[in-house]
Amino acid sequence: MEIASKYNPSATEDKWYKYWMDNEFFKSVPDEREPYTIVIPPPNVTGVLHMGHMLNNTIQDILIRRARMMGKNACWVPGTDHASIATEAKVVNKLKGEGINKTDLTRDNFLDHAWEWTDKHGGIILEQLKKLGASCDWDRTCFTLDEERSDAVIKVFIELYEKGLIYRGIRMVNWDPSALTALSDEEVIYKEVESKLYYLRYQIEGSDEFVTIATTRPETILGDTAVCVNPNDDRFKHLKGKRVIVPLINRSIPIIEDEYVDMEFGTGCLKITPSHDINDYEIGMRHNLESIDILNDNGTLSEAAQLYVGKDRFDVREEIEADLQKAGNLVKIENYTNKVGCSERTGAVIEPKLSTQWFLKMQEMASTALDAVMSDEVEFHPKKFKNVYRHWMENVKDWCISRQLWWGHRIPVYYLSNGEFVVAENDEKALAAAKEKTDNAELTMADLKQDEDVLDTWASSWLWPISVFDGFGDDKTEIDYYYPTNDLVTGHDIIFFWVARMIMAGYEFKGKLPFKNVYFTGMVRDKQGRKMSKQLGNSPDPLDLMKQYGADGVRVGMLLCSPAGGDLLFDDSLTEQGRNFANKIWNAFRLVKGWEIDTTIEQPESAKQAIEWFDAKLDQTIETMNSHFDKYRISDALMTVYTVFWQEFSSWYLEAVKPAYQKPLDAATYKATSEFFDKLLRILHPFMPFLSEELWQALEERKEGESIMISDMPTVKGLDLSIIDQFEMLKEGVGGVRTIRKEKNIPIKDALSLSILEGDGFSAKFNAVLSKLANLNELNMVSEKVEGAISFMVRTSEYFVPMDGLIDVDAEIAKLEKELAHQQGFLKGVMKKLGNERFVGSAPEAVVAKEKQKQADAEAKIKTLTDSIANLKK
RNA sequence: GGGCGAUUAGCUCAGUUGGUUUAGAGCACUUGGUUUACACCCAAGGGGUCGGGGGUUCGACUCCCUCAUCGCCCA
Repeated sequence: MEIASKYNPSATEDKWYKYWMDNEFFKSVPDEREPYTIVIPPPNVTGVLHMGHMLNNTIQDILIRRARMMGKNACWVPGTDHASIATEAKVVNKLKGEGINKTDLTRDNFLDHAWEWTDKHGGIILEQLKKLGASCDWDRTCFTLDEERSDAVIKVFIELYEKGLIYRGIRMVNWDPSALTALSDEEVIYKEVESKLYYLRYQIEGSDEFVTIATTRPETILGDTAVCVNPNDDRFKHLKGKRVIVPLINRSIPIIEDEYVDMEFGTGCLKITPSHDINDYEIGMRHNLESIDILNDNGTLSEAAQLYVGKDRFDVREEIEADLQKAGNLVKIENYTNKVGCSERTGAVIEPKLSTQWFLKMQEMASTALDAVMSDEVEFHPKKFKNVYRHWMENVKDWCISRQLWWGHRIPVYYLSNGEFVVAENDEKALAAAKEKTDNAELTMADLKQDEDVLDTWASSWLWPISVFDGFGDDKTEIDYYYPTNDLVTGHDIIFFWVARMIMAGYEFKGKLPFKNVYFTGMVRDKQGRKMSKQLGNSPDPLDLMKQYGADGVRVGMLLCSPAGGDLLFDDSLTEQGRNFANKIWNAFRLVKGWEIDTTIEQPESAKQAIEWFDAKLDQTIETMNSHFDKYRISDALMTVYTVFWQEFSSWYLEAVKPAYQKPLDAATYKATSEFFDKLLRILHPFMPFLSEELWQALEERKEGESIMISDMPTVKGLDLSIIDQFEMLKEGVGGVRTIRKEKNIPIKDALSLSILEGDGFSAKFNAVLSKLANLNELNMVSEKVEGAISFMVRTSEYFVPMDGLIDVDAEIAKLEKELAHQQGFLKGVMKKLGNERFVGSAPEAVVAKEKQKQADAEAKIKTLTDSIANLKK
C-alpha cells in the first residue's frame, strides 16, 4: 500500500463529517445514561465565523467529544441569536442602498425584509462550524426569534411583570441617535478622544460681573437651567442667591450650590443641563430644576433649543463656538482628553437622554446569582473572574430591557386610550384583560395599541439554557433530563451581558443553576496584541486557515496559545505547528502500516522491553490528561498528548521497536504497537477528530457504522509507574552516548562499546533498548573504572565508552571538573539546609529524608568524579 | 477616578495548599545530520540573579508590604 508522505486534510475532512452525520452520531435523545450537555453561545444569525468562534467552539467540541467517548449521553445544542440592533442596522443599511428608508415602511414590511435577510444569511455561520468538525446535534438548532424561544420570552415578561419585577419608568438612558434606540449600560463603549474644553462666561444678572464655566459640550448651554458652585468654595460666596444669563438666548437661570462640584476642575463653576447629562440630571432632581430637552431623537437640535433648530449636534458645536466668540462669551479653549460613550453596534456617540423605558429589577436576582458563584455552585474557570463578577453584581443597576427597534420580541404591553395598559401574551388575552380592567365589554382591538418597542436581545439569550429544551413549555421530558447543563464556554467579555443573566434566569425560572462550569476564554488578538477586527484587517479568515492547515491543524493551533481566560496572541505559526503535528502522526502511521509482518520470527528483547515501558507511559499519560481536564486545563491536556505522541511514542518507542532496514517485524510487537496506536488515536480524537478517524479506520478493518468518535476513551489500568523512571535512566544513557558521538564525530552507524559501573539504583531492565538505540556492539557491566575511555555519569552510575587513543585527556579532565564543581556547589546548598538545626527540627520528615538522599547522591558522584580525575591525571 | 489582574528563557506561557536534585514546556535560535515514516524531519546544544526593593519563614517563583510598568473591566 502506497501512502502519501504528507497528510492531506481536504481529502478526509468532508468525508468523515458526512459519515458522522449519516450515522447520526451527534444526535442525542434522553435515555438512561448520564447526560452531558453544552449549549452553544449563540452567534449572531447574520454573522460570519471569526477567530473567537473558532477558539470557543473548538473547546466545546473537545469537551463534548470526550464526554461522548466516556459513555455520557452527550448533547451539544447549536443555534443563533437574532441580534436585534446589529441585524436591524444591517437591514436598514441594505435598504438604504436600495433607496428605501426604514421610516417609509410599515413595521410588517420591514420585518419581511429582515426575515428575508435572515433566511439568506442565517445559518452560514453554522455551516462554517461544521468545517471545524463541531459535533452539534443539528436537529436541535434553535434561533432566539423562533416560535418556541419567542413564546418563552413573552411568558417570562408577563411572569416578571406580575411578580412586580418589571416596571416602566422615566430614566436617563443611553440613547443611540443613529439607531434611534436606548441601549443598556453594557452596550456603551467608552472611547478616549481628543476634544476641547471651552471656557464660557455667563453674565450675572443685574451686574457687569461674569462667572466662567468650563464645558466640553458648548451646544448644550441652550438647555442650561442652572449654574452650580460648591458651597465650600469661598470664591463664589458672594454669588449666593444671584442669577446668571445664558449666552445667546439670554435666559435667566439660578446659581445653585451643590457639593457634587469639584472645586479643582475647570473653574469650579459648573453649568447644569439636566436633560443631557446624568450627573446634571441628579443635581436637577435635588434642586427642583427645570429640564429642557434641546435634542431630537436623531441628534439634531429641537425647537426647545431656540437656535440652530434641525441642525446636527456636532455641526452646532462648531457654529456656536463662532457665535459665542462674536458675542464675547468665549474666554478660551483648551485641548482636553476625555472619554466619550459610543454605541457598541453603530459607533454613534451616545446621548444621555431622558425617556420612558421598561426596566427589570436586578437586586434580588443578582443576589442569588452572586451567591451561586461565590459558593462555587457554579464554578468559574479560571477562578479570577469570580472577583470581576462579584464587583458587577454588587453594583448592579436595573436593566433597561426596551429597545426602540422592530427586529425582536415586541413588548407584550397594550395601551388604552387613557394611557392605562395591560400586559398579555397575545391580542386576544390583551383584549379580555382590557375589558376586565375598564369594565367595558364593548372594547375592541382598535381601542388597544401594542407597545412599539422590542426587548433587548439578551432578554431572550438569558433564557437560552432553558428555552432550547423547551423549558417553558408543557412537556418537561427534555428540560428535566438535560438541565442543568454541564459546561458553558464563552468569552470573558460577555460575563455581564450574558453569563450573569443566565445564572439569574436559571435560579429565577428553574430554581437551579443553568450550568455547573463556566470556562472563560481569552480574546483572540494578533501577534502584536491588537484585538482582531475588520477595520484593522488583522483577522485571518478561519475558512482559509482550515483550507491551508486543515481543521485539525487549526484546532491544535488555537489551543496551543490559549490558556483559559488570558488573551491569546494568535499567529499563523501556531496553526502551522498544528499541521506539522498532524503530519507527524500521519507519518508514524505510515511507518507502522509499512512494516512487513513475519509470524515466524521471535520477538526481540528490546521490543519486549519497549512495550512494557510504553504501556506504563501511556497509562501515566491518560492519568495526567484526565487531571488536566478535571481542572479545565485544556491546552495542557493537549500538550500532554502532543508530547507523548511526538517524543515518547515516535522518538523513543517506535525507534526502539523498529526493525532493521528491509527486515520484517514479529507479530507480537506489531500487535502491541497497533494497540498503542489505537489508544493514542482515541485520546487524540477530541482534539483532532478528522485525522484520528481517518487513521483509526485505516488501522484495522472496520465495519460500517463503526467510528472512533463513539469508541471508548482509554482508562487507567494502574501499572507500576517505577518502570517509567527506569526508562528515563536509559534515556540518559542513550543521550550520553549520543553526546560522545557528536563530540568525537562518530556516525551513528559505527557501533560502540559501553561499560557501566553500577551505582545506587541502577537498573539493567532496559539494557537491550539501550544497546539498540545507542547502537552498541557490546554492553558490559564492570566493577572497576575503564581506562582509556570517555566517561559520563547517569545519576550515580558511571558509563564508559572506550576510545583507544582518541582521548583528549585535558578536555576530559576539564569536563569532569566542571561537573565536579557543579556537584560541589549543589552539595553545599544541601548541607547548608541539613546543617540548620531548625530545618531538621521543623521541616516534615519526608522533606528532610529527601535532602539526605540528595546529599548521599551528590557525595557518591563527587567521589566518582574525583577518582576519575585522579585517574586521568596519572 | 474606582476595581481586578498580570510581570518567569528571544516570543507565548506552565509552575497546582511554600520544600522532586541551584525553575519547566512549546516555538524560535545555534551546531550536526537527506540514517528509506516524516526537512511539515532527526540528534545534540545555548539561553532565565522568576519586574525592583523590603518583610514573614528553617526554607519564597510561590505568602505579606511597597514601588515601577503593562493590561482589562467599570464610571
